Amino acid sequence: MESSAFGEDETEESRGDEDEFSAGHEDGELANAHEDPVIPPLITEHAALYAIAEEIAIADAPVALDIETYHADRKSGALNPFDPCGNIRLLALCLPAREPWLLDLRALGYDLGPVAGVLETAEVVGQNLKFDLLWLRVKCGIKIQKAFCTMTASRLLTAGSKEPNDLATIVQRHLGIKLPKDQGRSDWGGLFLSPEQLAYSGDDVRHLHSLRAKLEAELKAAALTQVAALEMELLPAVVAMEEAGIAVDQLRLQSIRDSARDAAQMAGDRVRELLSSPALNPGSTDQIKAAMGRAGIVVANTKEETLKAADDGRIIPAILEMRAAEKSAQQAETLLGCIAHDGRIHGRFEPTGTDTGRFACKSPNLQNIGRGSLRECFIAPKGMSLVVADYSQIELRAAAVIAGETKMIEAYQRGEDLHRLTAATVLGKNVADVTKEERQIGKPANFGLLYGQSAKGLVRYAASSYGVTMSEEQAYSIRGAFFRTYGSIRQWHGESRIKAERGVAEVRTVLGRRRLIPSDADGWERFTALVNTPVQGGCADVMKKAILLVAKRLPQGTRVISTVHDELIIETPEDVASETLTTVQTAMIEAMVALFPAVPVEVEAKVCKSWGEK
DNA sequence: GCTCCCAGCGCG
DNA sequence: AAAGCGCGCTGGGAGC
Repeated sequence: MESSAFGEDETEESRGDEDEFSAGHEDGELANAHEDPVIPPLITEHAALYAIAEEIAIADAPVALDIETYHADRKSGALNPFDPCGNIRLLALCLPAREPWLLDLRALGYDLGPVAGVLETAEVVGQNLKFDLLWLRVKCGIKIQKAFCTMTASRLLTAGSKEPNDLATIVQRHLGIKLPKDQGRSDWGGLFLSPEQLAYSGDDVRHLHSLRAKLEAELKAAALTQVAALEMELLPAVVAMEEAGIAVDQLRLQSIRDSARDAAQMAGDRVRELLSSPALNPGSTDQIKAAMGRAGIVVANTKEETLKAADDGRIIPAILEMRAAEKSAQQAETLLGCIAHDGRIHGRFEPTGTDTGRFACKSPNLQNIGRGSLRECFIAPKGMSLVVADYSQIELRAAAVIAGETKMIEAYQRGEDLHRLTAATVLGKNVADVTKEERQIGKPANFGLLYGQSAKGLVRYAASSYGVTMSEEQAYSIRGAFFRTYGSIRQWHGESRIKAERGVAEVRTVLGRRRLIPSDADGWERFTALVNTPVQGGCADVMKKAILLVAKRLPQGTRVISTVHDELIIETPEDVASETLTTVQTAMIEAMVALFPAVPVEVEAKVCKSWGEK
């Protein structure tokens, strides 16, 4: 099942990926032809800001907002506010039932005087607001506290479907209005802005209030009010997290990259030698497969799992060694390229970037950093410490509640280790007699079987993720024992299968977050969505709630700087680190208790100098 | 030269 | 017929 990894939402790089949308229209044509194109005047004088600020303050109404950015060097590619060459050209503001104001920030500068103040107390409405809020925060120091993001609302309504959520699409979908030609990618750095650009910028904010009203009505009708409130409240906290970024040890990162490159080079040379193909590119799966075939090793593909099964003790270890080193070097290189001028990496977190409600993260993805030495490169700056806190087995606990599996819940209440318990039951032993190695069997059983994994799948998963080898027969017997022991899990799966066969069209988390299941999904896809989403998404609800609680309680100078699904990373002054740890731990526990009160929760937290510290 | 897709793999 | 889920990024390779 393909994910929604296409650029269908409005982002700063691509506001209108759906080019075919406007393809049928002449340039500059307005499809809502009963209105003439309105070209708002450009505000370039500081003196004008007082009247604007006053009007906003008196109106005591939400302010629609949109910015246009440009690169001072006319470079192409993604723009970010941490780049000194990145600039805001235009700030468009609009009160309900009023004409927009277009503020030329190139003329005005970034000190918006009285306007800054009113924006910080007003409620702000916008499309992909996280983007605008981040720029305004970094460039103008404006910290907007109350936000309604139309893209977020739309994503909550369409989660799980393939519906795009860019502004043009949702304005059409909810208001029946066709926006004129997209100017988002035009040059906003020119001396003069074209009438088309000004009209476009005005149009972008003009419809936001009515769009918001429609979206709110739809959220309410779909019983998504609660989750929408959470997501909107979360936005300023995520913006703060992105602005903070995370400090990195650049030299260490470079040395990891260099040694990994050398290792990859050497292993690659060895592969070429062993396969006696001097011209072979060991990075090419096609070439590797062909060369191995010539050497008498025939494989269907070259993924690690397949290669391990065909291990010849010579060539294959070299290939795997090369791949691992390559990955490490490549990840280090990517990270190095993402270090901003402040020496920190500002990843972009997308709270509604997934079908389940989990965060997505990109530029770079900070949620798939190798657990080894790479994490040691993420550090606390001088005088600061990191607090790293993670929920212990949160998905398993949530699943136990969702399935009503009292055996699991009671084990947690007794303070038992569930991987050990599962290992004991599937192996038919006493919990006390389970060895460390045997406990390793419990993990893939718990994490895989919980979501409908087959015996064959378990064999593969146990081998690839936990280095545990088992026969298919063993896997069958483990699977049988698992479902005999955890009868409520079995029942939950059974009910989910029935729902799936009936063609159920949606699934919800504890907070009411909705994932639509496309009508063309087959029974299996429905089933896995049905068992996976409430667990994964419910835990995402918990983490988001926790971030809000933490953000509210942290003292000055302490910031949430990253999150990886069940983990929070906080940067805090050394001298208050232990208090911060307690605050974070308490907030995380509260969040879980609020949504899953039926099961005990455990948060492991430590104060350290690097993310990778043991 | 660019864009697209795939295979593969990192994380939870 | 067979299937754990959820992501983002890279290099290779194909096609324009």
